[in-house]
Amino acid sequence: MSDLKAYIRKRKKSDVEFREGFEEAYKAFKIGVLLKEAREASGLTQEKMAEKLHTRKSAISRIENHAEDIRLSTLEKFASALGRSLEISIR
Amino acid sequence: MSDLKAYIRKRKKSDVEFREGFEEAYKAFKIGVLLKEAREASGLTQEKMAEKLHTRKSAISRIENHAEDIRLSTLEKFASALGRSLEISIR
DNA sequence: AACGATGTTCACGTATACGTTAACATAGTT
DNA sequence: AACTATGTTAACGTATACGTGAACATCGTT
Repeated sequence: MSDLKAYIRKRKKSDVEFREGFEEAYKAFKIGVLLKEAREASGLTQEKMAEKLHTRKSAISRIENHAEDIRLSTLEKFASALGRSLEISIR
Repeated sequence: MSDLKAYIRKRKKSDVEFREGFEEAYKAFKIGVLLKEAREASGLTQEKMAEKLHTRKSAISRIENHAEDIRLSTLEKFASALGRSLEISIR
């Protein structure tokens, strides 16, 4: 019986971890898509974008695919390179 | 608003550096103030905020005063600790 | 099939954000 | 004045984002 409780506890814990991990990954996904859409809306390839930011296309790919862990300054540069501006608020 | 005056007074140590770095510094200032106001709106001191984020008050101070170069994940944690959410858009 | 354009992933070195401690500043209180 | 609460700054070690080059995967085109 205590085995069952332990199992349930463990199961719930893993569910929480899964959900938290999922939400974090989803946020990264959202921001990455935001950046990708902004770039494509300007008709730029990752390579052209890389030139504007004085870096390489691999870096652009990484930014768009791991956007949760980029710096705000990087996000700012990305937007500026597209002639656009960031809007950040806390709701 | 006296915060802004103190900030500018501080930045005026060198007018040249002040002008050159103003835009970037001002963005950091804006985000820092955003975070600080969000924290104070929840009635938290930097020390209480530090407890929620499992870190120290000095880290909170640094976040609020050098906010341009923090990671998105850090910004996310800050908002989550206040039970709030980030809104990021590119305009 | 071969090719070019575009995007992804990996590995490695460098730059820098973050965690922590300590010292210091500045209010307000006793 | 001494004390308390709050916030700032500097220094140091660690974690990780970033710059870079190379290899690879998918496309559509010839």
